[in-house]
Amino acid sequence: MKKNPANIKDVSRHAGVSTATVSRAFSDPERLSEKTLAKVNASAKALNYRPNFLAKTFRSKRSNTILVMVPDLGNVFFTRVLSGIEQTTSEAGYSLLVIDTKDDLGRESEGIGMIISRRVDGVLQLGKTPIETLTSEDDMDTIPFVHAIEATDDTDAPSVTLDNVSASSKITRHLIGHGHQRFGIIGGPKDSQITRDRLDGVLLALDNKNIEHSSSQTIFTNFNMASGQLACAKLFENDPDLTALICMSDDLAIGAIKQLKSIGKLVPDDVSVVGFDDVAYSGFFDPALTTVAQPAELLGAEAARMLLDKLSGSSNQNFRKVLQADIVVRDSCSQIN
Amino acid sequence: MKKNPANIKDVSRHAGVSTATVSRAFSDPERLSEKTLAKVNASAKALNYRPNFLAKTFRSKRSNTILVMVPDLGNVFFTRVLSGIEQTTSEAGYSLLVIDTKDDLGRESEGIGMIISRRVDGVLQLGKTPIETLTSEDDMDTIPFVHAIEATDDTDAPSVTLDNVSASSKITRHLIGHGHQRFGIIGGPKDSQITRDRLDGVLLALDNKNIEHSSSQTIFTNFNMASGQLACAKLFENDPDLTALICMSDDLAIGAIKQLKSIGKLVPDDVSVVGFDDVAYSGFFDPALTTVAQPAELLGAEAARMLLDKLSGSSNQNFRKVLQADIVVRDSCSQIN
DNA sequence: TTGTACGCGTTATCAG
DNA sequence: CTGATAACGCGTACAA
Repeated sequence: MKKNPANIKDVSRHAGVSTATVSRAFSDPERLSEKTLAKVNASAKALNYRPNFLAKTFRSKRSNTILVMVPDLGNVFFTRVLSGIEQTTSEAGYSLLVIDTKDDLGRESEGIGMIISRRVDGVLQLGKTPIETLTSEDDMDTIPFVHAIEATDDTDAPSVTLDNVSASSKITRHLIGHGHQRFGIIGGPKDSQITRDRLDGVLLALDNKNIEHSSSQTIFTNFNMASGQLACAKLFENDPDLTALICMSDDLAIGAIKQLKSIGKLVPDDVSVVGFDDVAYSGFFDPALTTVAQPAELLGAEAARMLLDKLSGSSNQNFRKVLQADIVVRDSCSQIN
Repeated sequence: MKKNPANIKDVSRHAGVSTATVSRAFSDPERLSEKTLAKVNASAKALNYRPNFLAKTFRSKRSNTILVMVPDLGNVFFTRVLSGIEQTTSEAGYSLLVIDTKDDLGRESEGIGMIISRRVDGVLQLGKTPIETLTSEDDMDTIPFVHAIEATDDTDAPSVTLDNVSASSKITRHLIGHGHQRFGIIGGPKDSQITRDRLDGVLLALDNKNIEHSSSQTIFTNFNMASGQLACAKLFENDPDLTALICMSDDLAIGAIKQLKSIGKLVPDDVSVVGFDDVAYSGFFDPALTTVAQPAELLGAEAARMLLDKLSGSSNQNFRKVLQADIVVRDSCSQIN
């Protein structure tokens, strides 16, 4: 025997005013006399009234909800970004609808379906698929969309990304500064914009110092530890004399170091290793990892902010925001003799 | 100049049928003649019609949405659980509203507010606060609620938890089997049910073999690496002759090992260390960590399944489901001489 | 400052 | 099998 939550009419009756007045008491309190406002509030409290969000949303065609498409909820980096998003959107009164796309087009399309069926106010894409490929309709440019993390260069959507090129140049120069001349590279998937950018950055720094690098000294794989271990093995088969290893994620680096240890190489004495991300574990790993600190939460927050701005109409420019990353120097690199 | 999405009336006009028929075409296709069904579908496609979820939800008072309260979106374990939840709920056609409570009562209460304002169909609590303390109203037992991970023993809510007592007994016995007699314990927060249960498990196993343990050999702290490091330092100040360390999370263990290394102790030769969670990094850590594998995704999936069952009315029992955990043996423990 | 009355898009009820 | 119509709870002209 559960009774329904009180609705606006119940309150209006209880307070002896019209429903319109009750409505205004919540949406535009200023416009009521103090007296009636107090009356309404009292009644509302007495009846434990909470405006029916569903009805409001239905009426106003705005759900105050943002859809976040996350490629992998099991991946720390993405959830750090998600955390940043949650913080800024919740402050602005928006709720988060979260789907785990697994980078699967089918699931992403379902997500896009929600835009219209659930009247989601905006979309934050953390995966790589550009919105253009997800929706053929012309309403594409009508739905506020921000691409975070991995926007491809040729998408029109506003985006927030890391300056991967300069970050990887920077850490490469760090290694060069230690005297290294013979580099191995373990990259992410070849078709990932992130991988491409980071590779560009490394190559740029290398070229700049006329350091040679052959394509057999680079391996593309997936962003996880097991892959890093495997890739490292291959790399040292190809060229046993590598002295520096640039890994495009900390996970990759951690896997690689495991492999190095298993073939008797000392890190950093025999080979220096760097990563990307500054995962929480990096500092506690042995050796502590020198890496690029990705401002994941900030990235999420910025993306959310950008979307919020679009929603409030204060900016309808399609910005691309590029965040800089710092390198954090720990113990996985040493001077070459 | 954007036109509104087509609505049910547009379709009904286009197809030359009533709105009711269009509605049925989507909700109960069986009951239409093949011919009309085809006609409606054609019109729907032509107009790119998608039922307005908001209206449906409003009309039916059910949002097909589940609220998940996560204590910390930045914590891998919780997001693994979240991932498990997402998988099973999305299959069932539910969406996820996610809030990051930071274990803060204020934010949790806001969440509870959504139950009524957003007509959320059910709530999954991953944090420790029991629903009872969040809502004083009598509608408490009317809203489907499942407590995951850290249900306190005295809550009435249905819950899914790990059998922390037996898991920690098991790993303690593993250590005892290696001949250890002198144990240090690094626990989580003292007021956490998880900590209590795991402590009970350890003590149980110890008592069983008449192994002595003093309270100065236990330290309570927070579940992170830095705390583990600190706690380990204190523990060895109290008793330098500890040969085994039981840490109630892998993070704690990783921090502790860092400390051990820094004071010149070898792991596992001088002291054996075990953790809890089986974080992805555990296997790649040096030494690879012997630990209790928490079935995080499964835990999420089970909790979601339980909630779904309540929602569909197929079970209104308040079950408490307890999952067993396996220990995974790696290289951080050794036989004592 | 406040009230009246209509409509948002859908589903359920009741006829036909 | 299908159609007409009344809700659902709220915001918002428009009027008073």
